[in-house]
Amino acid sequence: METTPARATHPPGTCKPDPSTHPRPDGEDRYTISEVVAVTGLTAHTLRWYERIGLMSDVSRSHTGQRCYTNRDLDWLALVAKLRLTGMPVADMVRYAELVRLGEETFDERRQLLESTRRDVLNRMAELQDTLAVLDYKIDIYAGVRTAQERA
Amino acid sequence: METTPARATHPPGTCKPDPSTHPRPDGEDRYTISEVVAVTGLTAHTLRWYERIGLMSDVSRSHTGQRCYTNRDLDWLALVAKLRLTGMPVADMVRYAELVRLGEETFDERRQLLESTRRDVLNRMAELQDTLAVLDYKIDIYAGVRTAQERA
DNA sequence: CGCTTGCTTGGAGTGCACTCAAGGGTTCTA
DNA sequence: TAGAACCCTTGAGTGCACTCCAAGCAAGCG
Repeated sequence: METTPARATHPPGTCKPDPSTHPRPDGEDRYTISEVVAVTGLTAHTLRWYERIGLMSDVSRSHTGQRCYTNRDLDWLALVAKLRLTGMPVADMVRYAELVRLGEETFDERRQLLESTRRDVLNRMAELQDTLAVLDYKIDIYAGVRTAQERA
Repeated sequence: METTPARATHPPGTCKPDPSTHPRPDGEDRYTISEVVAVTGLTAHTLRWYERIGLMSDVSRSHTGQRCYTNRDLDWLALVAKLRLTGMPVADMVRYAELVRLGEETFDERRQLLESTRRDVLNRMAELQDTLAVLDYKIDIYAGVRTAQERA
């Protein structure tokens, strides 16, 4: 299986010269796709797909054509993961990635995008708070029924 | 369009004898599908689909075969809406609906299901809180850049 | 040398949650 | 009596976010 979070072996010269112990030892380190899988929990399929759709730009390659992810890439993936769980559509994240590629000109648009996402997050949290109240109400009812049954 | 939240006219004898002003006037009231659309924001398609997959059970019909939703149905749909925004899969909600149909025997299982959902909600809220921190961090950076530009 | 492991590609397939189309029925209004 | 406004059904289609497949290359090992 490709999704196995394996300890990848590192043939010298392919991608990673330093077989470090922890993810992200820092410096100018490079990761194979399987290491990124292990760190992020994404599948290799998904990582390649992210690249194809423009959500990961410019992943560098080893001399044999294999992907070499950097710490910057991992940072980006971490941000993407956060944005994902706000429910932001992938297309919007691609747009954001595009803005990043376009450079400083787009700082304002990026900030607006993040602020709108921030509002979404707050809304969603409020909705969840509401839902929590409903759940607690229902759970209380069921718990009450059970204790009533136990008393009987 | 079918999704229009229209003031439906009520042919006498079809479904609803009392053309009330507000949604859910209470009592033993009956709603046409288009009224339920107006109240819930779901489409008629979705309502029929919910029924087909077993998420809405036993929606009664008028003598012409048209669906008559009751206040109980609206309550159920409100709960479903809440559960939906916890991210609970439809299949799980169908399971819950099934448990409700099975009667009192299933109180315990229902409570467990709701408690597990409650845990999911708390997790999700924590994740969102995390994400909010990241967003604020990034927004601050962009805001900082802008004010720096303004000073220049 | 052949085998295994891990990586590459483009394109096709999957699962979920709807969403719509086609064809038809009933009832009210003009 | 015609048309509008509703409603019904089955079955197919859509969009999103992956997910997988088949074929093939490169490196290391016995």
